[in-house]
Amino acid sequence: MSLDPTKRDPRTTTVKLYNTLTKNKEELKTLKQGEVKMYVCGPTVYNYIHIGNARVFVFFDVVRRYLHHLGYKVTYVQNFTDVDDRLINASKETGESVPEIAERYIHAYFDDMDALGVKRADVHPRATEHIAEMIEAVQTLIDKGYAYERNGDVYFRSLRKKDYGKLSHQSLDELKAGARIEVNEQKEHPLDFALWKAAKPGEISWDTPWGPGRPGWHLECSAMSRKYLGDTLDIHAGGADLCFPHHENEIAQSEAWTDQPFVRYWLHNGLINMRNEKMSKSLGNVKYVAELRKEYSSAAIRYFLLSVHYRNPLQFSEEIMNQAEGSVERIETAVTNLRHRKQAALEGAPAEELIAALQSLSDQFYSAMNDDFNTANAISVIFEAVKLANEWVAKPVISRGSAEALLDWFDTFGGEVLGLVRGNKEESLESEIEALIQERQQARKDRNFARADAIRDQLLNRGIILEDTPQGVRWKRK
RNA sequence: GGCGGCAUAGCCAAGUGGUAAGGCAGAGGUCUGCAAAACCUUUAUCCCCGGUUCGAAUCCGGGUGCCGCCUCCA
Repeated sequence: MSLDPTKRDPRTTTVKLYNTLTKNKEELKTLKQGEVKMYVCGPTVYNYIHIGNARVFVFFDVVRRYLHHLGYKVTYVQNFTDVDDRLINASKETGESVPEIAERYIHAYFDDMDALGVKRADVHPRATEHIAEMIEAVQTLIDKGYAYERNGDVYFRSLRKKDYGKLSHQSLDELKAGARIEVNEQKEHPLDFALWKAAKPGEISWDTPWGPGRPGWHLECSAMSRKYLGDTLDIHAGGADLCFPHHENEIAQSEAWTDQPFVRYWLHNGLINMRNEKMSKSLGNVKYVAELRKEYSSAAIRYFLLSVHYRNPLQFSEEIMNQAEGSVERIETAVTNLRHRKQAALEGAPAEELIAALQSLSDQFYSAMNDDFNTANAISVIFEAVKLANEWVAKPVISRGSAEALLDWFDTFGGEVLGLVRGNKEESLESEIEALIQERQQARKDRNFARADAIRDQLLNRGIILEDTPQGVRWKRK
């Protein structure tokens, strides 16, 4: 049997994903066959990123990994918003320059994301490095009659874009009715939004035909996604709270600018609640990743974020985090035990019975992921594999090929795709500890259990857990 | 006021027509010198009422509760 359970032919794999634009689960059909152009709204770097931000980055990291696993050539772009009101306010408060603040939190972002196993995007463009592109966009929109200038501000004329509201599924009339009192009297209409903002004295700014200023928030995504991915993207994603107005505005300005459809599939993840309440800075219940990393393992944080379907709200609590820690431990233990068991395995090919079982699990895993990236179900398949692995680990005799087939399965689906299983790492023990383990083995042979237990306790205090198995002693770090 | 989502065991959570995945916690058992790990067994009729159907957690209507967006927000 030459069947490899960890491979699937992308040509026969249909990925379905929920598109906010059409409110339907649709088959993924990319603009160019075999390629995916994907843009995810990145952080505004005026602070550390919180667990809600992390949900976006971790989940779409999995989407990206999965599509790559299927054989797509994925081009993944994620921006840094490194100039906006909040950065300017922070600068005024601390006296630091906007670029200094941005630089620090970009660094912190990578630190947190590396810890959570989020891969780097192919491009991480920064707003301030694409001012020219944005000025060009604004000028084109003015020329086309989609934008107007007022005292150095430039606004997008929303009513002129007849399908404005198509993403959030509100008609212009509904939006007009729901619009709150708009204080900005410069706008022709409350639904108009700023493409460009005039600089106040002392603020960071760039020169433009309509005076010194800085980009409005929505514009950067349109400009940078076009530069790196073209007029039409396959996937554009972000938190559900960005649907309106941010993404709605992006569509309006991009399509008015290029006359091309902006995005084929819009994906939005649900938000995180703290004690049934929205997590927000004004409520003072924000959990930062940097903070969480001190309390919980990175694997548990990642597991937590993937344990619920991405479009559902996610509840945060200490109890849930502790449960995640326990769940992750079960997976890690199984893989660790498997690696230990492999050492005592006999040379030989994988058992056909095992390959068939793994193939079935692979099928289930693909079904889960193909169905709108159902990571909750995919994880349940991981646990089925854990159970299978534990059964094989307990067998008196297994072949090396069988152990390797199981390990490959975990590396692929648990590691490569979900990023929950860490790769093989060669760990070694200090010779002193090695000697104690040997001494304990001898003591056990001599049935000197008092001494054996004393050594086990001693090592436990040093963070080494010993477990006796038919294949010899197995150790792991606490 | 407009738009939308959710309600499944102690906790978390899949499941969109055929008699409830998975995880955490708990209980009992097996294995072990003991322990750990593991394995086995065990814990729900799906917010309430009504309807459609041979059959509904799943569809329709009503009710109750919770949440989000409409304003910076992942």
